Amino acid sequence: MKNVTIKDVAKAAGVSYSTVSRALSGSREISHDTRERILQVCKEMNYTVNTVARSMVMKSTRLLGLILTSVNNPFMSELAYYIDQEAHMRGYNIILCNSSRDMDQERELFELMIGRQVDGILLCPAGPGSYERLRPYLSRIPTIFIGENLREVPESYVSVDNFRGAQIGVEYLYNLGHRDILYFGRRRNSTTHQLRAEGYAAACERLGLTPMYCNNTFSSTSIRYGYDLAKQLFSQQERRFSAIFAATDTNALGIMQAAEEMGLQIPQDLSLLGFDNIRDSGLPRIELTTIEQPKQLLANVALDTLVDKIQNELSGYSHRIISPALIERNSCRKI
Amino acid sequence: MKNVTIKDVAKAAGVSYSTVSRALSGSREISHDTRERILQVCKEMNYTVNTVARSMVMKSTRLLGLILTSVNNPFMSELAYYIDQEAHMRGYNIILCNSSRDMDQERELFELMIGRQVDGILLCPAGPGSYERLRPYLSRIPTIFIGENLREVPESYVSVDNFRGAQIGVEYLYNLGHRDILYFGRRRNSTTHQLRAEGYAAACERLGLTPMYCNNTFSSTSIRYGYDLAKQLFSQQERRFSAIFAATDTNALGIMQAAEEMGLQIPQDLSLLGFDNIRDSGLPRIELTTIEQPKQLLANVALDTLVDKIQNELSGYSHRIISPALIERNSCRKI
DNA sequence: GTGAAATATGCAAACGTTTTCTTGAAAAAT
DNA sequence: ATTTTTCAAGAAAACGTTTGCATATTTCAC
Repeated sequence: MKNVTIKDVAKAAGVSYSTVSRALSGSREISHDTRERILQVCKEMNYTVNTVARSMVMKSTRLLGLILTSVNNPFMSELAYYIDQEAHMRGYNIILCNSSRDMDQERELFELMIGRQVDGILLCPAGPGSYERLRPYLSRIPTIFIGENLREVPESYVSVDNFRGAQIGVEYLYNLGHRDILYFGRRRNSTTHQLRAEGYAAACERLGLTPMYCNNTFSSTSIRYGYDLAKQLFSQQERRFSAIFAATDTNALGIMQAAEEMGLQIPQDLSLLGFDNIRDSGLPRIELTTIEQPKQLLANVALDTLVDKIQNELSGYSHRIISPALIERNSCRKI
Repeated sequence: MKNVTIKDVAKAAGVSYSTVSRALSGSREISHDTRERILQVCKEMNYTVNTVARSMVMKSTRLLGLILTSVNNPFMSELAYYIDQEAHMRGYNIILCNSSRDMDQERELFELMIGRQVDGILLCPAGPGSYERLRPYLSRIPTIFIGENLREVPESYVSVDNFRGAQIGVEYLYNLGHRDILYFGRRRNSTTHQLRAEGYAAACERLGLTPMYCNNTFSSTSIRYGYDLAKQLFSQQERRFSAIFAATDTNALGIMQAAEEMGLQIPQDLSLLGFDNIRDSGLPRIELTTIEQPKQLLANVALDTLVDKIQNELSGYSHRIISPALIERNSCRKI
């Protein structure tokens, strides 16, 4: 399994190994004939350049660390796909890892990535405290936060406009005739959640609606969280809302299940609006109307920003906010 | 952003840099005092060992290449999650890439990974021809094929028992009273598909059923494929089957959508059985009964096998076949 | 108190590249 | 025919580690 090196090629071609390097790098200071000959020998010997040796001297691995909370999550896996694609187009590869929303784990992964000499890090933060916890590392490695709005923090991030997205959602329901809209989901979990809740509140204010929340003391996350909370909600006396605005599609999926079990029909008995537009939402029989986070664009902008930061050794930061759009399907009805 | 090296630490601690290396590696041939002192200095200076330099001399990167057809696919993303987890537990990291079922792309990625000096490759092959196309590389890098049964091929793979899984499925439907079971899906697409079709045929034979297939000339894949084909199927005259056994859950999802549109109720009017148990299948309102591919186990076995191959420089191969299980939900009914 | 054994540390090679500097030869200009 | 210029190719340093070998110091037995 011993790999053939540049020296083996040099010997076979009867030149010095620096000449081989030049032949491969496309340098101009080499004669046409020798280049052709060397390239021929390389092919015959199945030579592949050793990227780690190159990285040593070039001081660049062309590797990017991608730290997610979990690829096993429809939003993140789709994002990961586009990120890989965008990275590949720019000549980078991705080292993937999962923090499982554990901040200690996240910090460890950061150290690991720095040790691996990645050129930059793409981070979907584990929680609202991530920025503070990671601050010591941020000066050591170009980093971009994805999906999370850091507000006034002096670090680069790209995020959808969560505030605006929530507004759009409320306005949509309002125009459908809904006046009693329940906001369903965490409110302090992350800046993302905070902003969505704030957007909801602002829109209610503007439209003269009274905001309604449901207590959110549950700690389990996502679909299960939605299911448990909704189950409890639906078993209370009479309902005072005609629509639910779920903070995430995964929550909405849980709500759907609870509704199903309680004999509530969506959208006939209850309108349901999500946020994220994960793949599952487009499924037959689900057809959740939702606010889209444009994942491909998110990935594109993230890579542009990060690569720019790497190549120009920028110490500044940029905040990129992408506008969300409503995807109308079949979970909300006019009343 | 200049990183501090072992030499900087050595200087600060007043020792040679080999001593620092020994202090960090936990070698015994160093005095307790100097080790403590050096460790202290390392901490103060935020020293992190440069993994790529280490890789050079150790001739091991502790990186594994994971080549998927696409992370943006519920089965693969779940698999990727467990693979990362298992790899992490063994001190490896994952370089992720997507072949998009393109064999040229797949071959390129293989070369790329070899250049990056990964210690091994985990491959979800792009197609049935992958093995042949990649053969030249397989002697150069420890590789394990995942999810695909290579039959008599002398390369390591881990796969679920697709043949047996299909049998289990047919038997289940049979016991529910079904006698006219349509097999829905590709049959020559990959060994996986071939084996499922064969298992179906074998079970029919044993139970005295006549196998039924639907023509599969469509080329689009997965959910769309299922939808298109099912739509055509349902618009034909009368139906001669009471149940459909879909080759994959994604196909089944497409079938569901078509059924919905044509006013066919599942399971009342038609029983539907899937294969894979992707996350979506467990969703409320979907509740697809299906044959499970145990992803976590697949990942575990894949890493055991690969790491073993790497560490013991095994040139042999091992075929690991995992038994599938039926996950009963709500898409099949007794008749 | 001497020699041997054990222990702690330093030196230098090696890993496979890229790139600067140097050299030698050929081509061009005088 | 000589000098200058251009060009191709080699030599060697550098990247940041690990580790075998050499060396210096301590510990121990006699």
